[in-house]
Amino acid sequence: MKLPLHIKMNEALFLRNPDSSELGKNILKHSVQLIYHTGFEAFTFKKLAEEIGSTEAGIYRYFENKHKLLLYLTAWYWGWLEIQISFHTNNIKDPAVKLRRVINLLATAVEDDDTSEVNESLLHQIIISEGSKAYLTKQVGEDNKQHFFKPYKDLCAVIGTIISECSPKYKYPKSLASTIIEMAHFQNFFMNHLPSLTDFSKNKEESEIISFLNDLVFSSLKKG
Amino acid sequence: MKLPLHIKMNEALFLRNPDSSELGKNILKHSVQLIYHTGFEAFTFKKLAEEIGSTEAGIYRYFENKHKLLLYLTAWYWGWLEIQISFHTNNIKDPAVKLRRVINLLATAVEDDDTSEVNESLLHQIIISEGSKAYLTKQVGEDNKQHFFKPYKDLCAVIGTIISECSPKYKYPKSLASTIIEMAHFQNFFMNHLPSLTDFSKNKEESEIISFLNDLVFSSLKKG
DNA sequence: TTATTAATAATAGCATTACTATCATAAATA
DNA sequence: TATTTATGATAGTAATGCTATTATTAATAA
Repeated sequence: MKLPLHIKMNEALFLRNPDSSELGKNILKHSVQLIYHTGFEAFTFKKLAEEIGSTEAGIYRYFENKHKLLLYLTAWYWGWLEIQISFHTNNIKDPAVKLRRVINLLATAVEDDDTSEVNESLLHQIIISEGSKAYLTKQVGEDNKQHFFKPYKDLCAVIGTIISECSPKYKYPKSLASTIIEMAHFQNFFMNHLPSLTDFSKNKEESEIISFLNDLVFSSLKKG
Repeated sequence: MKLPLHIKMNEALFLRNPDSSELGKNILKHSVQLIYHTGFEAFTFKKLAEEIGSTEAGIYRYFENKHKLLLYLTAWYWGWLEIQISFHTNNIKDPAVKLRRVINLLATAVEDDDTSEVNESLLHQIIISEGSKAYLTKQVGEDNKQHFFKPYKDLCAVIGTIISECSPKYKYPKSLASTIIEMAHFQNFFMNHLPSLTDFSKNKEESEIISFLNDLVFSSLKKG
């Protein structure tokens, strides 16, 4: 399923728009692959340039540093995910059904549609392993002032709204929303790397994470 | 309240035991302060050495690199927290009361008791901002093989057991345990830096996080 | 006591990282 | 045709992440 896909990015995230040139698109494409393979700590612009067949200085014309690039990729992902969600819940009336659908989208490994230069399924893995490093820094405040986390907040607001539709009296819609977003990823990471922190040990099925999250969310909402 | 405090550390975390010398203790003490102030990314052994009045090479005799030092500090914290928990829930019969106590300890800023060279309240802040970077790496697998995450897993197991005592039929005790541990920290971070991801915006009170976590946990357990 | 070991400080050095700057060339546009 | 614009090629610099060597001092053993 393809969507008319163009995510409007915050211009302060880049020096030159990576969407506007071949080199820029290559930077996006190969950075996803390289971060996926090496991890964000070992990822450098030099290695990326070698991968692309360009130069370090070339990459720096697009992104100030690798942190900005990570912010770009995560912002792109949250924007993309919000579109997915609005598409997949568009015609649904029942907010509880909507919410289940959202949990599914959050916790399911995306298949890659080829509508952009970004490999969404690799990017999903990057979000799981590296996503929180985008905000767990000393510069959160400044980055936030520049609205770099807006797509994440918007997504959280959308999910919070659905939660409130399900259960208007529930007191923590936004915290519950950020909890299921984070836990969709962390439980996945734990399942694959530190399985004793979860109850999904053997089979490594995303469906179990989904069941856990559904149980968590709908017991919270049933009472209120 | 002081506890007979000596946390047994995994010997593979260090080259020389930092607990065995003045320099070692200084490394622990000042690394907590410096990581707290500069953030883990900008933290270097050079800066730490300057802070202590020792040399870079001197630090390297104790810790292979800053990642190992972070692993040491996080492991120490989880070990310390498990002791706090076992002390504060020791005489309690009712597992639900126990669980509330645990949530309080997880989400409450610790006051520093001076039983060790580590400032626990700063360390608590470090765990909030930097803790997940200890495992969100490409080397999780190897680090896990060397049992560097054992204190975290043990804590999670303890909490999981209390959850199961509350509600023997509940299917996800360990995932719920890791969820409340992570969310005690993430919701705190969000509250302070990205408040729109939470429902605690204005007052910045830990008590609200505690209420949220209690609600989350006990609605999940009520049903089963 | 002296001899020996162990821990540290002082210093140097090296490969990599994280950039910035300059210049030449090719492609796109005016 | 002239000129702007993007890229490639190359250099260079300060900081980081280490390792190695030597001298000095403190603790311990003979």
